[in-house]
Amino acid sequence: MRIVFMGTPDFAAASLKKLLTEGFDVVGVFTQPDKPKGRGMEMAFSPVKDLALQAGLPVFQPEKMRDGTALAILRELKPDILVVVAYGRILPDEILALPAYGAINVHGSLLPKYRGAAPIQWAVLNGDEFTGVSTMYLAHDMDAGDIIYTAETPIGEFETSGELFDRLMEMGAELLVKTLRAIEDGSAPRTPQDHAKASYVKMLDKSLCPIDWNQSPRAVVKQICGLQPWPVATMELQGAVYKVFSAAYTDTKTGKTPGSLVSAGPAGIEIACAGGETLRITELQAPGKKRMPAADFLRGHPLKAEP
RNA sequence: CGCGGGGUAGAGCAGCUGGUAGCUCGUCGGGCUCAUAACCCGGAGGUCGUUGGUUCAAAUCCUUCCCCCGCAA
Repeated sequence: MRIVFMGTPDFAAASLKKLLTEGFDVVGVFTQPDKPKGRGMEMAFSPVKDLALQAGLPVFQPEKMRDGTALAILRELKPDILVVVAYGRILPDEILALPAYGAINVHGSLLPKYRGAAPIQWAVLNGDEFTGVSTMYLAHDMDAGDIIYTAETPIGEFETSGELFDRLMEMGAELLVKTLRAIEDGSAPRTPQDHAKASYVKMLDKSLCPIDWNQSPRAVVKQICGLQPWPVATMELQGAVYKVFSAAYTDTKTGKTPGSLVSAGPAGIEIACAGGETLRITELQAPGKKRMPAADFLRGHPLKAEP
């Protein structure tokens, strides 16, 4: 089965890598055009491009999907199926219709829950107990295609989006392999989504970062974990904005208003939350500094609890 | 050349309008205490990221390179 792979970031590269090691016949790879990135604005290849080049696969980076060039390339490649993983482009219907087996996709949630751009992070942010990955056929509407397989996994109490991302990336790659094998031998199921139960999530942005202490400690922990490794939850403390990387629960009770500094010591910086509960910040980062344990931070920045 | 912050004892910071380095914690030794992440006394530990320069004198001013971090993408 001739496969054309389309993807861009790490999440996609994991799937491509799995396809290659499992011996699938990948005949071409599409990825987003190179862009200047990072400090110094140096040109950087996408993880998928790096991998494809290493494997000696032909790489295509069309600027536009709808001007016909992409379609022409695909006609040339004659794929039997399209595997699209976090490509970052909407594919026109005529491209989806080209391969005999259509186009399939790996999505980082248990569809129809969390359609959209940041399903993994939102599962953490919302404090879900479990999440998973799904494979589906691509349809005209975003993430609305028929489901093929799903796989579940629990979310750890202090698991960050980044950690969960890494796990789901591998799960997704394995589910993709299972899906392709099933499609090849004709045993793949095809279950329409229950659109009434669908939910959509938006991309993360910095407006989500400031911690609202007027919520439960667990909600704050989920905010801290969900926003890692990007864009990272923040808190304001005596005039400066700090990134907050980890926190621990306490059994302290306080009468102070949410957001108040309750105590600061080797164990961390304790802040009042809703309902008289508190949360201890254990790792943070000051502006222009690197992240460090709260105890280290306090050595150079003595804090006194407010009366 | 996208913008900006920073590299000073094991850790975190101050010093940076130039004159041989200071604070908190840790560490080592001693003391006190029923006891303590307690307290008291004393000690060790730094080529001040790297290169070159200005100067009587540089951590402090200028320069080369390396590394870290934030923003922006």
